[in-house]
Amino acid sequence: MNISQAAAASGVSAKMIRHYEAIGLVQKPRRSSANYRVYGEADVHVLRFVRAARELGFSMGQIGELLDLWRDRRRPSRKVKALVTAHLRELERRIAELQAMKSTLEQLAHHCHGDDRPDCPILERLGGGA
Amino acid sequence: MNISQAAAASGVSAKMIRHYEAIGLVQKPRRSSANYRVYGEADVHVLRFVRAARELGFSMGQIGELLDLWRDRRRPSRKVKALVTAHLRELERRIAELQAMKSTLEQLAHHCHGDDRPDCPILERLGGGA
DNA sequence: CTTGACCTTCCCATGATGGGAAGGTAAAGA
DNA sequence: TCTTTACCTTCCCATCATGGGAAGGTCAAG
Repeated sequence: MNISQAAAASGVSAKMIRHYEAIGLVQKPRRSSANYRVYGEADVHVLRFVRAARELGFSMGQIGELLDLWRDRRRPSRKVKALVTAHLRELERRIAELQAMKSTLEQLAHHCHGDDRPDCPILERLGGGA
Repeated sequence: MNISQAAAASGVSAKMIRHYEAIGLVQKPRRSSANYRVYGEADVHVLRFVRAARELGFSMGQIGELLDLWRDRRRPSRKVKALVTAHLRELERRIAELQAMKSTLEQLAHHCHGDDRPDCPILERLGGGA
């Protein structure tokens, strides 16, 4: 498989496949005589793993750890769970942060007329009004 | 006021004050004879506005628009509200995205033993098991 | 006059992703 | 066989908001 075929098969763009290789997340594939990257099913499997992990919001560093655990058939599932739990805490933190912004903005927007008049509690608040 | 004093007074780092100036978000302040930036209360007020908007998650582009509206005493509050509403939609989108990740991970983590055994639904799922 | 704490500009890094240029190669049609 | 098209390679740049740090100038206090 060429890189674009591996991209199509894995759902990871060719650009990102090269990038993952550059940062050492995935192994360097062997090269054809013309220096083309050559991929097999196993490589595509790894790429799909990476994509699935990205979709769940894991960072590249965490994905590296997950890949190591995945490849290690003797891993204790405790390690996997710990990693996932840490990520969950982070997700909760970010959700709470966004929720706080949302609540504040909803309050302010609720009290803004939204018509031709210039007065608006949103600007007043941003301008130090609270 | 020097830049570090303006930074302390506004809560925006000196580094970011220079950056905001470079991207045209805030006006260039006048310079002292030694080429030092000199700030007044009005500048600090603007910087505080920017900081407050950042804390509510607005992008720099949106903050530029908000600043324009803030400075325009004839603005229709409709424009402010529209901008805020658009940002709220974006916040909701991001929250939903993170919530989806969180739910999935919670499900998976719930079914992972988290002990010395190697089998783990999290890795199975990432590895294409679903 | 020295020292320490400022200031200036400039470059680099983050994290994940994409755009695009310049140059080489493979496969299909004429 | 030649040409075209579609792909490959590496390399640089951009995003967005933020910070680190170097090299060199300036100010205030001891």
